[in-house]
Amino acid sequence: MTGEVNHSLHIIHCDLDAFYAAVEQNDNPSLKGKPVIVGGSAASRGVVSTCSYEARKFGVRSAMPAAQARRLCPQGVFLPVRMERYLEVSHQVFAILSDYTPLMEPISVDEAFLDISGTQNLFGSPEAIGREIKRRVRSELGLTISVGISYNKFLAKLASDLNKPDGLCIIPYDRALEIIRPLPVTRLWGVGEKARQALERLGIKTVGDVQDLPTGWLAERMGASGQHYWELARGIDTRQVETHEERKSLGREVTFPEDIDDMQILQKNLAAFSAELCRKLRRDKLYCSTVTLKLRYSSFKTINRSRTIAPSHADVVIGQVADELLQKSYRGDSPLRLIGLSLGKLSSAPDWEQGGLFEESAQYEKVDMLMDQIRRRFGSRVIQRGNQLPSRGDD
DNA sequence: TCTGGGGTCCTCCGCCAA
DNA sequence: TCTGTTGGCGGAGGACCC
Repeated sequence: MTGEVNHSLHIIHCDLDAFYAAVEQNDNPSLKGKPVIVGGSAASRGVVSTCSYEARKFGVRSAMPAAQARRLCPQGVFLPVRMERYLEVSHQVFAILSDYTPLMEPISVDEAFLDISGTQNLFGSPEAIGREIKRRVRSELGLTISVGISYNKFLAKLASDLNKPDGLCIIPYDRALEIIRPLPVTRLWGVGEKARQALERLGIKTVGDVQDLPTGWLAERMGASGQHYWELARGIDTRQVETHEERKSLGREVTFPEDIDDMQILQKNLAAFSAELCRKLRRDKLYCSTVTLKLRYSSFKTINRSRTIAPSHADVVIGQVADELLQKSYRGDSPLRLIGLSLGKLSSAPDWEQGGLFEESAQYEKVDMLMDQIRRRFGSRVIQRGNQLPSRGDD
Protein backbone atom coordinates (compact mmCIF):
# COMPACT_ATOMS: atom_id res chain seq x y z
CA MET A 1 0.00 0.00 0.00
CA THR A 2 1.25 3.47 -0.78
CA GLY A 3 -0.94 5.42 1.60
CA GLU A 4 -3.95 5.32 -0.74
CA VAL A 5 -7.07 4.08 1.05
CA ASN A 6 -8.63 0.98 -0.46
CA HIS A 7 -12.41 1.48 -0.61
CA SER A 8 -13.20 -1.88 -2.21
CA LEU A 9 -14.95 -4.62 -0.20
CA HIS A 10 -11.88 -6.57 0.90
CA ILE A 11 -12.21 -7.06 4.68
CA ILE A 12 -14.36 -9.85 6.09
CA HIS A 13 -15.14 -10.18 9.80
CA CYS A 14 -16.36 -13.62 10.92
CA ASP A 15 -18.03 -14.02 14.31
CA LEU A 16 -19.39 -17.34 15.59
CA ASP A 17 -22.87 -17.03 17.10
CA ALA A 18 -23.19 -17.71 20.88
CA PHE A 19 -20.06 -19.82 20.41
CA TYR A 20 -19.57 -21.58 23.79
CA ALA A 21 -23.28 -22.36 24.11
CA ALA A 22 -23.43 -23.59 20.49
CA VAL A 23 -20.50 -25.96 21.08
CA GLU A 24 -22.22 -27.33 24.19
CA GLN A 25 -25.45 -27.85 22.24
CA ASN A 26 -23.53 -29.58 19.45
CA ASP A 27 -21.72 -31.90 21.84
CA ASN A 28 -24.94 -32.69 23.70
CA PRO A 29 -27.90 -32.52 21.28
CA SER A 30 -30.41 -32.84 24.14
CA LEU A 31 -29.51 -29.19 24.95
CA LYS A 32 -30.68 -27.93 21.55
CA GLY A 33 -33.56 -25.49 21.83
CA LYS A 34 -32.88 -25.02 25.57
CA PRO A 35 -31.64 -21.89 27.36
CA VAL A 36 -27.97 -22.81 27.83
CA ILE A 37 -25.88 -20.50 30.01
CA VAL A 38 -22.11 -21.04 30.02
CA GLY A 39 -19.97 -19.68 32.85
CA GLY A 40 -20.73 -18.58 36.38
CA SER A 41 -22.29 -21.63 37.96
CA ALA A 42 -25.44 -20.54 39.73
CA ALA A 43 -24.03 -21.62 43.09
CA SER A 44 -20.77 -19.65 43.03
CA ARG A 45 -19.53 -16.16 42.21
CA GLY A 46 -19.14 -15.48 38.56
CA VAL A 47 -20.61 -13.97 35.45
CA VAL A 48 -22.14 -15.37 32.28
CA SER A 49 -19.57 -15.97 29.53
CA THR A 50 -22.01 -16.82 26.75
CA CYS A 51 -25.63 -17.88 26.56
CA SER A 52 -27.75 -19.42 23.82
CA TYR A 53 -30.31 -17.30 21.98
CA GLU A 54 -33.03 -19.20 23.87
CA ALA A 55 -31.58 -17.80 27.12
CA ARG A 56 -31.33 -14.29 25.67
CA LYS A 57 -35.12 -14.25 25.32
CA PHE A 58 -35.24 -14.17 29.15
CA GLY A 59 -32.93 -11.15 29.26
CA VAL A 60 -29.75 -13.10 30.09
CA ARG A 61 -26.62 -11.44 28.65
CA SER A 62 -22.85 -11.95 28.62
CA ALA A 63 -21.04 -10.47 31.66
CA MET A 64 -24.22 -10.62 33.76
CA PRO A 65 -23.76 -11.94 37.32
CA ALA A 66 -24.73 -15.62 37.47
CA ALA A 67 -27.13 -15.00 40.35
CA GLN A 68 -29.04 -12.46 38.26
CA ALA A 69 -29.14 -14.86 35.31
CA ARG A 70 -30.57 -17.53 37.60
CA ARG A 71 -33.36 -15.17 38.72
CA LEU A 72 -34.21 -14.20 35.13
CA CYS A 73 -34.04 -17.76 33.81
CA PRO A 74 -34.48 -20.34 36.58
CA GLN A 75 -34.98 -23.12 34.04
CA GLY A 76 -31.62 -22.28 32.38
CA VAL A 77 -29.02 -25.03 31.96
CA PHE A 78 -25.87 -23.64 33.66
CA LEU A 79 -22.61 -25.17 32.40
CA PRO A 80 -18.95 -24.56 33.30
CA VAL A 81 -16.59 -23.08 30.71
CA ARG A 82 -14.70 -25.84 28.82
CA MET A 83 -12.07 -23.65 27.19
CA GLU A 84 -9.96 -26.53 25.86
CA ARG A 85 -12.93 -27.86 23.89
CA TYR A 86 -13.79 -24.40 22.52
CA LEU A 87 -10.18 -23.91 21.43
CA GLU A 88 -10.29 -27.25 19.62
CA VAL A 89 -13.42 -26.24 17.67
CA SER A 90 -12.01 -22.75 17.15
CA HIS A 91 -8.96 -24.22 15.38
CA GLN A 92 -11.27 -26.16 13.06
CA VAL A 93 -13.16 -22.96 12.19
CA PHE A 94 -9.95 -21.01 11.59
CA ALA A 95 -8.71 -23.82 9.33
CA ILE A 96 -11.77 -23.27 7.12
CA LEU A 97 -11.28 -19.47 7.13
CA SER A 98 -7.62 -19.78 6.19
CA ASP A 99 -8.61 -21.64 3.01
CA TYR A 100 -9.72 -18.27 1.58
CA THR A 101 -6.72 -16.08 2.34
CA PRO A 102 -3.34 -16.24 4.04
CA LEU A 103 -4.15 -12.85 5.60
CA MET A 104 -6.16 -13.91 8.64
CA GLU A 105 -6.11 -12.21 12.03
CA PRO A 106 -7.76 -14.16 14.86
CA ILE A 107 -9.19 -11.68 17.40
CA SER A 108 -10.38 -14.18 19.98
CA VAL A 109 -11.50 -17.78 20.15
CA ASP A 110 -14.66 -17.00 18.15
CA GLU A 111 -13.85 -14.24 15.69
CA ALA A 112 -11.33 -13.27 13.02
CA PHE A 113 -10.65 -10.72 10.30
CA LEU A 114 -9.76 -11.79 6.76
CA ASP A 115 -8.19 -9.60 4.08
CA ILE A 116 -9.25 -11.08 0.73
CA SER A 117 -7.57 -8.43 -1.45
CA GLY A 118 -5.50 -10.93 -3.39
CA THR A 119 -7.76 -13.96 -3.45
CA GLN A 120 -10.97 -12.85 -5.17
CA ASN A 121 -9.84 -14.15 -8.57
CA LEU A 122 -9.63 -17.61 -7.03
CA PHE A 123 -12.78 -17.66 -4.91
CA GLY A 124 -15.18 -15.13 -6.41
CA SER A 125 -16.77 -11.96 -5.06
CA PRO A 126 -16.56 -11.00 -1.37
CA GLU A 127 -20.21 -11.95 -0.96
CA ALA A 128 -19.60 -15.36 -2.60
CA ILE A 129 -16.67 -15.98 -0.23
CA GLY A 130 -18.80 -14.96 2.76
CA ARG A 131 -21.62 -17.32 1.74
CA GLU A 132 -19.18 -20.18 1.15
CA ILE A 133 -17.61 -19.70 4.61
CA LYS A 134 -21.06 -19.76 6.22
CA ARG A 135 -22.06 -22.89 4.29
CA ARG A 136 -18.90 -24.79 5.21
CA VAL A 137 -18.90 -23.84 8.91
CA ARG A 138 -22.50 -25.03 9.11
CA SER A 139 -22.10 -28.27 7.13
CA GLU A 140 -18.68 -29.30 8.48
CA LEU A 141 -18.99 -28.16 12.11
CA GLY A 142 -22.72 -27.64 12.68
CA LEU A 143 -22.21 -24.01 13.80
CA THR A 144 -23.61 -20.73 12.54
CA ILE A 145 -21.28 -17.84 11.89
CA SER A 146 -22.11 -14.21 11.16
CA VAL A 147 -20.15 -12.51 8.41
CA GLY A 148 -19.58 -8.80 7.86
CA ILE A 149 -17.96 -7.40 4.73
CA SER A 150 -16.67 -3.89 4.17
CA TYR A 151 -13.63 -1.83 3.22
CA ASN A 152 -12.10 -1.59 6.70
CA LYS A 153 -11.99 -3.50 9.96
CA PHE A 154 -14.30 -1.26 11.97
CA LEU A 155 -17.12 -1.43 9.42
CA ALA A 156 -16.65 -5.16 8.73
CA LYS A 157 -16.97 -5.89 12.44
CA LEU A 158 -20.00 -3.64 12.72
CA ALA A 159 -21.54 -5.40 9.72
CA SER A 160 -21.12 -8.88 11.20
CA ASP A 161 -23.01 -7.69 14.25
CA LEU A 162 -25.91 -6.02 12.43
CA ASN A 163 -27.72 -9.17 11.27
CA LYS A 164 -26.76 -11.59 14.04
CA PRO A 165 -27.31 -14.50 14.39
CA ASP A 166 -26.41 -16.30 11.16
CA GLY A 167 -26.16 -13.00 9.30
CA LEU A 168 -24.33 -11.79 6.24
CA CYS A 169 -24.13 -8.02 5.95
CA ILE A 170 -22.24 -5.83 3.50
CA ILE A 171 -21.38 -2.18 4.13
CA PRO A 172 -20.17 -0.62 0.86
CA TYR A 173 -18.21 2.63 0.78
CA ASP A 174 -20.97 4.72 -0.79
CA ARG A 175 -23.54 3.74 1.84
CA ALA A 176 -21.39 3.42 4.96
CA LEU A 177 -22.12 6.79 6.60
CA GLU A 178 -25.84 6.46 6.00
CA ILE A 179 -25.95 2.90 7.44
CA ILE A 180 -24.07 3.70 10.66
CA ARG A 181 -25.67 7.13 11.19
CA PRO A 182 -28.58 6.03 13.43
CA LEU A 183 -26.50 3.71 15.64
CA PRO A 184 -25.74 4.65 19.27
CA VAL A 185 -22.20 5.97 19.94
CA THR A 186 -21.42 2.84 21.93
CA ARG A 187 -21.09 1.05 18.61
CA LEU A 188 -17.89 3.00 17.97
CA TRP A 189 -14.79 0.96 18.86
CA GLY A 190 -13.50 2.10 22.27
CA VAL A 191 -16.68 3.80 23.49
CA GLY A 192 -17.69 2.05 26.70
CA GLU A 193 -19.86 3.29 29.54
CA LYS A 194 -17.50 6.08 30.68
CA ALA A 195 -16.95 7.48 27.20
CA ARG A 196 -20.68 7.23 26.49
CA GLN A 197 -21.39 9.39 29.53
CA ALA A 198 -18.73 11.90 28.53
CA LEU A 199 -20.14 12.11 24.99
CA GLU A 200 -23.68 12.48 26.30
CA ARG A 201 -22.55 15.44 28.40
CA LEU A 202 -21.50 17.02 25.09
CA GLY A 203 -24.97 16.33 23.69
CA ILE A 204 -23.76 13.42 21.53
CA LYS A 205 -25.80 10.21 21.47
CA THR A 206 -25.60 8.72 18.00
CA VAL A 207 -22.93 8.06 15.42
CA GLY A 208 -24.71 10.65 13.27
CA ASP A 209 -24.19 13.27 16.00
CA VAL A 210 -20.44 12.58 15.78
CA GLN A 211 -20.50 12.69 11.97
CA ASP A 212 -21.98 16.19 12.08
CA LEU A 213 -19.17 17.61 14.25
CA PRO A 214 -16.58 19.81 12.53
CA THR A 215 -13.02 18.48 12.21
CA GLY A 216 -11.07 18.80 15.45
CA TRP A 217 -14.04 19.69 17.67
CA LEU A 218 -14.12 16.34 19.50
CA ALA A 219 -10.32 16.08 19.59
CA GLU A 220 -10.15 19.45 21.37
CA ARG A 221 -12.52 18.20 24.06
CA MET A 222 -11.54 14.54 24.40
CA GLY A 223 -8.00 14.37 23.07
CA ALA A 224 -6.72 11.49 20.95
CA SER A 225 -9.70 9.28 21.73
CA GLY A 226 -12.07 12.03 20.54
CA GLN A 227 -10.24 12.18 17.22
CA HIS A 228 -10.42 8.39 17.02
CA TYR A 229 -14.21 8.36 17.58
CA TRP A 230 -14.68 11.08 14.94
CA GLU A 231 -12.69 9.12 12.36
CA LEU A 232 -14.61 5.91 13.02
CA ALA A 233 -17.94 7.75 12.73
CA ARG A 234 -16.74 9.01 9.33
CA GLY A 235 -15.91 5.45 8.27
CA ILE A 236 -12.16 6.04 8.56
CA ASP A 237 -10.10 3.15 9.95
CA THR A 238 -6.62 2.50 8.58
CA ARG A 239 -5.73 -0.54 10.70
CA GLN A 240 -4.46 -3.44 8.60
CA VAL A 241 -5.23 -7.11 9.08
CA GLU A 242 -2.23 -8.33 11.10
CA THR A 243 -1.42 -11.99 10.73
CA HIS A 244 1.03 -12.09 13.60
CA GLU A 245 0.61 -10.34 16.92
CA GLU A 246 3.30 -10.68 19.59
CA ARG A 247 2.16 -11.46 23.11
CA LYS A 248 2.83 -8.56 25.50
CA SER A 249 1.92 -10.06 28.86
CA LEU A 250 0.81 -13.26 30.49
CA GLY A 251 -1.31 -13.45 33.59
CA ARG A 252 -3.31 -15.66 35.91
CA GLU A 253 -5.86 -14.69 38.53
CA VAL A 254 -8.54 -16.27 40.66
CA THR A 255 -11.62 -15.07 42.50
CA PHE A 256 -12.02 -17.08 45.70
CA PRO A 257 -15.39 -18.72 46.47
CA GLU A 258 -15.19 -16.78 49.77
CA ASP A 259 -13.02 -13.80 50.71
CA ILE A 260 -9.68 -14.75 52.23
CA ASP A 261 -7.17 -13.07 54.55
CA ASP A 262 -4.97 -16.10 55.30
CA MET A 263 -1.46 -15.14 54.19
CA GLN A 264 -0.39 -18.76 53.69
CA ILE A 265 -3.21 -19.48 51.25
CA LEU A 266 -2.48 -16.28 49.35
CA GLN A 267 1.22 -17.14 49.14
CA LYS A 268 0.45 -20.65 47.96
CA ASN A 269 -1.80 -19.32 45.18
CA LEU A 270 0.88 -16.87 44.08
CA ALA A 271 3.53 -19.59 44.06
CA ALA A 272 1.29 -21.79 41.91
CA PHE A 273 0.57 -18.93 39.49
CA SER A 274 4.24 -18.10 39.28
CA ALA A 275 5.15 -21.72 38.49
CA GLU A 276 2.41 -22.01 35.87
CA LEU A 277 3.26 -18.73 34.13
CA CYS A 278 7.01 -19.40 34.19
CA ARG A 279 6.41 -22.81 32.61
CA LYS A 280 4.52 -21.09 29.78
CA LEU A 281 7.32 -18.54 29.36
CA ARG A 282 9.93 -21.30 29.14
CA ARG A 283 7.79 -23.31 26.72
CA ASP A 284 7.56 -20.25 24.44
CA LYS A 285 11.19 -19.26 25.08
CA LEU A 286 10.14 -15.90 26.53
CA TYR A 287 11.48 -13.81 29.42
CA CYS A 288 9.61 -11.22 31.46
CA SER A 289 10.88 -7.97 32.92
CA THR A 290 7.93 -6.83 35.03
CA VAL A 291 6.03 -8.68 37.70
CA THR A 292 2.62 -7.28 38.68
CA LEU A 293 0.59 -8.37 41.67
CA LYS A 294 -3.16 -7.71 41.60
CA LEU A 295 -5.30 -7.66 44.72
CA ARG A 296 -9.05 -7.09 44.89
CA TYR A 297 -10.61 -6.44 48.28
CA SER A 298 -14.10 -7.40 49.48
CA SER A 299 -15.18 -3.85 48.62
CA PHE A 300 -14.11 -4.54 45.00
CA LYS A 301 -11.36 -1.95 45.33
CA THR A 302 -8.50 -3.25 43.20
CA ILE A 303 -4.81 -2.42 43.46
CA ASN A 304 -1.83 -3.36 41.28
CA ARG A 305 1.75 -3.42 42.53
CA SER A 306 4.56 -4.07 40.09
CA ARG A 307 8.31 -4.33 39.99
CA THR A 308 10.80 -4.30 37.15
CA ILE A 309 13.37 -7.10 37.21
CA ALA A 310 16.22 -8.42 35.05
CA PRO A 311 14.67 -10.61 32.31
CA SER A 312 13.83 -14.01 33.72
CA HIS A 313 11.53 -17.00 33.46
CA ALA A 314 12.77 -18.77 36.59
CA ASP A 315 10.16 -19.86 39.15
CA VAL A 316 12.37 -18.96 42.08
CA VAL A 317 13.12 -15.42 40.87
CA ILE A 318 9.60 -14.48 39.83
CA GLY A 319 7.95 -16.32 42.70
CA GLN A 320 10.11 -14.45 45.17
CA VAL A 321 9.37 -11.05 43.64
CA ALA A 322 5.64 -11.86 43.68
CA ASP A 323 5.87 -12.89 47.31
CA GLU A 324 7.76 -9.72 48.25
CA LEU A 325 5.15 -7.60 46.51
CA LEU A 326 2.43 -9.40 48.47
CA GLN A 327 4.22 -9.02 51.81
CA LYS A 328 4.77 -5.33 51.12
CA SER A 329 1.24 -4.58 49.88
CA TYR A 330 -1.02 -6.74 52.01
CA ARG A 331 -1.25 -6.48 55.77
CA GLY A 332 -4.23 -8.78 56.24
CA ASP A 333 -6.28 -5.73 57.17
CA SER A 334 -9.22 -6.55 54.92
CA PRO A 335 -10.06 -9.88 53.23
CA LEU A 336 -9.36 -10.39 49.54
CA ARG A 337 -11.79 -11.72 46.92
CA LEU A 338 -9.19 -11.99 44.16
CA ILE A 339 -5.46 -12.44 43.76
CA GLY A 340 -3.63 -12.33 40.45
CA LEU A 341 -0.16 -12.33 38.96
CA SER A 342 0.82 -10.89 35.61
CA LEU A 343 4.18 -10.99 33.83
CA GLY A 344 4.88 -8.20 31.38
CA LYS A 345 7.54 -6.65 29.11
CA LEU A 346 8.10 -10.01 27.44
CA SER A 347 11.14 -10.54 25.26
CA SER A 348 12.37 -13.51 23.28
CA ALA A 349 15.94 -13.19 24.50
CA PRO A 350 17.30 -11.88 27.79
CA ASP A 351 19.61 -8.91 27.86
CA TRP A 352 22.97 -10.63 28.30
CA GLU A 353 24.53 -7.40 29.48
CA GLN A 354 22.48 -7.46 32.68
CA GLY A 355 25.13 -9.50 34.52
CA GLY A 356 24.67 -10.24 38.25
CA LEU A 357 20.97 -10.80 38.61
CA PHE A 358 20.67 -12.61 35.33
CA GLU A 359 23.51 -15.01 36.07
CA GLU A 360 21.71 -15.99 39.25
CA SER A 361 18.50 -16.37 37.27
CA ALA A 362 20.28 -18.62 34.76
CA GLN A 363 21.20 -21.03 37.56
CA TYR A 364 17.56 -21.39 38.55
CA GLU A 365 16.58 -21.68 34.90
CA LYS A 366 18.56 -24.92 34.51
CA VAL A 367 16.68 -26.46 37.45
CA ASP A 368 13.33 -25.31 36.04
CA MET A 369 14.11 -26.73 32.59
CA LEU A 370 14.94 -30.07 34.18
CA MET A 371 11.68 -30.03 36.15
CA ASP A 372 9.75 -29.21 32.97
CA GLN A 373 11.29 -32.24 31.25
CA ILE A 374 10.34 -34.51 34.16
CA ARG A 375 6.78 -33.17 34.14
CA ARG A 376 6.47 -33.78 30.39
CA ARG A 377 7.57 -37.40 30.82
CA PHE A 378 5.84 -38.35 34.06
CA GLY A 379 2.98 -35.87 34.52
CA SER A 380 2.59 -32.37 35.96
CA ARG A 381 2.08 -33.43 39.58
CA VAL A 382 5.07 -35.70 39.87
CA ILE A 383 7.47 -32.90 40.84
CA GLN A 384 6.77 -29.58 42.56
CA ARG A 385 8.64 -26.97 44.52
CA GLY A 386 8.23 -27.06 48.28
CA ASN A 387 6.15 -23.87 48.37
CA GLN A 388 3.61 -25.39 45.93
CA LEU A 389 3.00 -28.56 47.95
CA PRO A 390 -0.45 -28.82 49.53
CA SER A 391 -0.40 -28.14 53.23
CA ARG A 392 -2.57 -29.83 55.80
CA GLY A 393 -6.11 -28.60 55.45
CA ASP A 394 -5.88 -28.03 51.70
CA ASP A 395 -8.35 -29.74 49.31
C1' DT B 1 -27.68 -6.98 43.27
C1' DC B 2 -23.50 -8.39 42.31
C1' DT B 3 -19.87 -7.68 39.82
C1' DG B 4 -14.87 -13.75 35.81
C1' DG B 5 -10.64 -14.11 33.48
C1' DG B 6 -7.39 -12.87 30.14
C1' DG B 7 -5.74 -9.37 27.80
C1' DT B 8 -4.34 -4.24 25.53
C1' DC B 9 -3.82 0.53 25.66
C1' DC B 10 -3.77 5.10 27.63
C1' DT B 11 -2.99 8.65 31.08
C1' DC B 12 -1.07 10.55 35.03
C1' DC B 13 2.43 11.20 38.43
C1' DG B 14 6.89 11.06 40.60
C1' DC B 15 11.69 10.32 40.18
C1' DC B 16 15.98 10.96 38.06
C1' DA B 17 19.47 12.39 34.95
C1' DA B 18 21.08 15.35 31.32
C1' DT C 1 27.18 25.32 42.45
C1' DC C 2 22.42 26.10 42.14
C1' DT C 3 18.07 26.14 39.63
C1' DG C 4 14.72 25.26 36.05
C1' DT C 5 13.37 22.43 32.09
C1' DT C 6 12.72 18.35 29.65
C1' DG C 7 12.38 13.63 28.49
C1' DG C 8 12.56 8.80 29.71
C1' DC C 9 11.10 5.37 32.68
C1' DG C 10 8.73 2.91 36.32
C1' DG C 11 4.62 2.43 38.77
C1' DA C 12 -0.35 2.84 39.43
C1' DG C 13 -4.94 3.05 37.93
C1' DG C 14 -8.65 3.07 34.73
C1' DA C 15 -11.27 2.03 30.51
C1' DC C 16 -12.18 -1.11 27.27
C1' DC C 17 -12.56 -5.57 24.56
C1' DC C 18 -13.90 -10.55 24.00
